[in-house]
Amino acid sequence: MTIFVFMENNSCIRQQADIKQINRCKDRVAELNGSFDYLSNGLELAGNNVRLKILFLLYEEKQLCVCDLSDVLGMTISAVSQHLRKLKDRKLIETERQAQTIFYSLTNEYKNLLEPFFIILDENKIFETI
Amino acid sequence: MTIFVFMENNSCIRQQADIKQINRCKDRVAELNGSFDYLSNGLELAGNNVRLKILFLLYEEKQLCVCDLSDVLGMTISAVSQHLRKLKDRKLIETERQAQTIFYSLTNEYKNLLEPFFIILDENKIFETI
DNA sequence: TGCTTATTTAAGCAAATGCTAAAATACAAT
DNA sequence: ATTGTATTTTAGCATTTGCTTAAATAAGCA
Repeated sequence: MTIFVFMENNSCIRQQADIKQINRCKDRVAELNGSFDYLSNGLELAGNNVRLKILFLLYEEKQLCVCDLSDVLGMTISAVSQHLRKLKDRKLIETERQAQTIFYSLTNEYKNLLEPFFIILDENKIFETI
Repeated sequence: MTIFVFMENNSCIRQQADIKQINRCKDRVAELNGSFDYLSNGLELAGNNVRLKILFLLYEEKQLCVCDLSDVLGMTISAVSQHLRKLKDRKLIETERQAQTIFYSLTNEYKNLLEPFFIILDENKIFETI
């Protein structure tokens, strides 16, 4: 004889679960849902080895073209171009054409947001602080 | 008759390329290579919608178990557990067993590193500042 | 010793990612 | 107009990711 017929199948209420806490968390997640999507999407973009290098190099050099980055990273222009597109679509970087060459640079917003990470990177402190 | 026999095939030297700049960049990337790997790996972990929520909830609630998170996020325990494992392997979070329940919490290092993002998230300013 | 509770792990699979190679686009210069 | 330079885009493919389902592990309790 089934008793809890309408219990959700993903609901794992352990005996000493803090129901208030769980509901508070649920509310919080619902409230900030859009922000989670937006931020995780941005972090995911920076969370790729190649793209992080691109962002860092643009931070240090102000502007570079696909061609430069291809050379520096030892990757095909096509591969780099596809990474740049993702970063541009998401407005982490922007472009400025100078004759035939298209220069990429960090947008101000992301320069500020990523600066703390780049400072750590620059000081090579990653292995000590994290 | 081939002239530049030993030119690397991924080398795109545009006519007005700044060779000094490119070499400076190459040196920089070589110098910080390990840090790029480490940081991008960390950002990648935080750059997943579900994991970012987990990290944020642990930041706000101090500690939660798989079961709580499963309930809050509306996901199977197994799925959440697999995310927790990735975060733990990379030392973003740590565990403490209390009887049958295993509580997860942020490590101090990552609490500090992620705090700026969580403050932005909390203030729901993502859409204004980024 | 079983039985329940809490959690992890393994196998399998659909979807997403990042690359290569080739074709397409865009501007400049002759 | 045609050629060269700089770059993007497309198609295809191997690898990785994140989930589901089912089996395994671990601790508390009768």
